[in-house]
Amino acid sequence: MAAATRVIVTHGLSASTAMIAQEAAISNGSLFTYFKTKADLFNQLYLELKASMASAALDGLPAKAELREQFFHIWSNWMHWAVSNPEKRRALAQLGVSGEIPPATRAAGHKMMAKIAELMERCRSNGPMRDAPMGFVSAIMNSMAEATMDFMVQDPTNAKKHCKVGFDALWRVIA
Amino acid sequence: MAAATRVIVTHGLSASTAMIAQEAAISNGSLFTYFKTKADLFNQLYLELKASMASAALDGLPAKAELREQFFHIWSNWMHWAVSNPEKRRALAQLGVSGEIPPATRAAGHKMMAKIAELMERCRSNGPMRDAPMGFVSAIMNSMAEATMDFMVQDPTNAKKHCKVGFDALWRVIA
Amino acid sequence: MAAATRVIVTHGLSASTAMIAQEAAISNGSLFTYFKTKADLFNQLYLELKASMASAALDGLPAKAELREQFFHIWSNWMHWAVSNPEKRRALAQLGVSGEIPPATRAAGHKMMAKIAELMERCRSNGPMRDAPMGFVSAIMNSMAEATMDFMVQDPTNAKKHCKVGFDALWRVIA
Amino acid sequence: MAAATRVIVTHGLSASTAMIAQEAAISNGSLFTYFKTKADLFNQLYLELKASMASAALDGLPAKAELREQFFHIWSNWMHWAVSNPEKRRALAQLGVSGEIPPATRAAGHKMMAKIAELMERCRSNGPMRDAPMGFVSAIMNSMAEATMDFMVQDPTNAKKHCKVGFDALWRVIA
DNA sequence: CATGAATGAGCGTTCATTCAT
DNA sequence: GATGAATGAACGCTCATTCAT
Repeated sequence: MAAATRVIVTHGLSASTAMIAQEAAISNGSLFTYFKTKADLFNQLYLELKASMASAALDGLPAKAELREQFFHIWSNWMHWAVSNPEKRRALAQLGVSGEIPPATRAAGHKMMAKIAELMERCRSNGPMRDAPMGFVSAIMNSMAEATMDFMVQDPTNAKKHCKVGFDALWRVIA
Repeated sequence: MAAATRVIVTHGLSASTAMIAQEAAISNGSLFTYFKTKADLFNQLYLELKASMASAALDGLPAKAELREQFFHIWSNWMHWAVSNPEKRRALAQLGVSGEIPPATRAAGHKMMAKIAELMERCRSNGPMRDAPMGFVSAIMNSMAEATMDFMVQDPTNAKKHCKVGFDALWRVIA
Repeated sequence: MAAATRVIVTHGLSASTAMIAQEAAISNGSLFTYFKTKADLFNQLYLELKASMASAALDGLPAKAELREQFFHIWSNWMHWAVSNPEKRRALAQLGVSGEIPPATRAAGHKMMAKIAELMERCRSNGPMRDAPMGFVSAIMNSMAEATMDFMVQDPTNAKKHCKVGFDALWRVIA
Repeated sequence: MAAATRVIVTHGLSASTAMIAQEAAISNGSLFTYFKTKADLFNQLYLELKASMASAALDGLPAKAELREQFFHIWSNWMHWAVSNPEKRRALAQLGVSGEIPPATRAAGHKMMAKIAELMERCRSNGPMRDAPMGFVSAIMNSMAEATMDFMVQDPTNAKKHCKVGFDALWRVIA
């Protein structure tokens, strides 16, 4: 899966199974010992990456702190994961926008983010978007996160600043 | 190109040139009279769609109105274009996230949005993101636009409301 | 199709499409210009061979002669076709016993033999097998034909004799 | 081998060794402890099935009865075996028509039928086919047997009748 | 002897692109 | 310029067979 991650980053989702196998230093056929199909590999990888991201985001959550602080903790973890795992992040992004991941897998992926989504729900419950559909807010949060990550990666010197700017923008949107 | 748009929407970017040719009611070979390669077709299509979007957004811009009003006018046009041209929008989205469009083409695409970007720049010049890199703000605007479009398409009855909610959120972010 | 016939004879139905293409002196890919799938090629070939066989068998049928004479005429033509076209015959036999030919195609093949089957029906209508199911008699006729062909091919000097012996045996069975 | 029989019936000769191993509840690799190659398995299975068939056919042969009666006894046993062991019969048929069984194995298989062949020889020694090559008559007998079996299986209610009809037809051919 | 992961050649099929007509 | 048959490399995937454990 690490090999697949690397190959997806460099060659996109059209990377051949042969390339992935080579990167993993196994034979073409062996890949199919571990994953029934290429789609299966992508699905499992998607879930693994999503899980990695979610678990990183929730790490050390100060359960008793204020909402804003909790949310910033998650946001900060999230951004940090993205910056520390640029390949995972890019592979996950590619998988996410592709048509390769079926709704069932997406749903399973979202479940991993449930805790985060729930926190976001609470944050916006009194804010200006309290009546917008949850998916709407979620999409905006994700895309602001993506944008923030991009700029933290592009300009690592000011990463911390970008992280804060992104969060503040998000907070203005929802809370 | 209209044929390509339709085919991309239904079959993704992996649609074969043969399918596109058929949809366009021309022969396999003729497609390559107009476009040197498949990538070339995609590039030209990307630019055409981007141009269509940009020109729609700028249509009837009230040059003398207040900034916020001008910006909302553009936003509103933009959302309207997306809702009225769902195929163009989806094809453009697919092209945008794929790795098929090289930076040069992307840059050319951005140029078409220059007027809009410029307006956005003016809007944020006194706002909380006045110091953030332009690309950062741009990315956030784009992703909020995408999210807003999605919800307008999904729930057309409240399209106008979603349009406004999206804009207000964006305004909170930048201005 | 001639190439496929030859390759099937020498390598069986597991012959690769690449081999068939090579034998036909076309490229791997071109084969799929003419036949959508390997199975399609086999189906079309089956029908062509069956048609060739049926038309050969019915050639010059003396419509006004006695039943036995008409039937022998067909039988004789049939055997002659098999001996003159050993490859077609063997390919057809292989296709016939394989699971590759679906019932629909088989039915279409049988239709081509309808005239022959009808004549056989009339021959047996007063004979000892008049009450046996038609398929039963058909199967026996076919297998006796196969056996006769084999021996005509193996011992061509006495081909004519074997042809007659086979026919007489069949006549004893049904009439 | 019983597993192989079952798998061949349901999946044809292209069944994978993995499937056969699974059906036999052994590991992939163990199969090759018992059989050097897949072809070897098929050869041994062919012989085993042929032996089963031959021994069933000869069971309880009334050595002192009239020729016709002896022959009918064998025929009857043979048909009964086929009806009682449809899987064995179908697997044997598949192996027989495939190109997988080399002449040497076929010869060994025929040897098991020697006793039956010998009896048939005696039956036809004064009949109309007394001068035909032995193989010719053999082939006809086999194919009539196959046809008879098919109809006994398809229409089990009249199995006994079909058995007799088939035998009478064969007797008319050879004796 | 039993295991099952690993192998890699081979399969049927697709498709962007070419080019003779 | 338009055509569409031809191309052949590349793909995802299978499977008989091997071999370290």
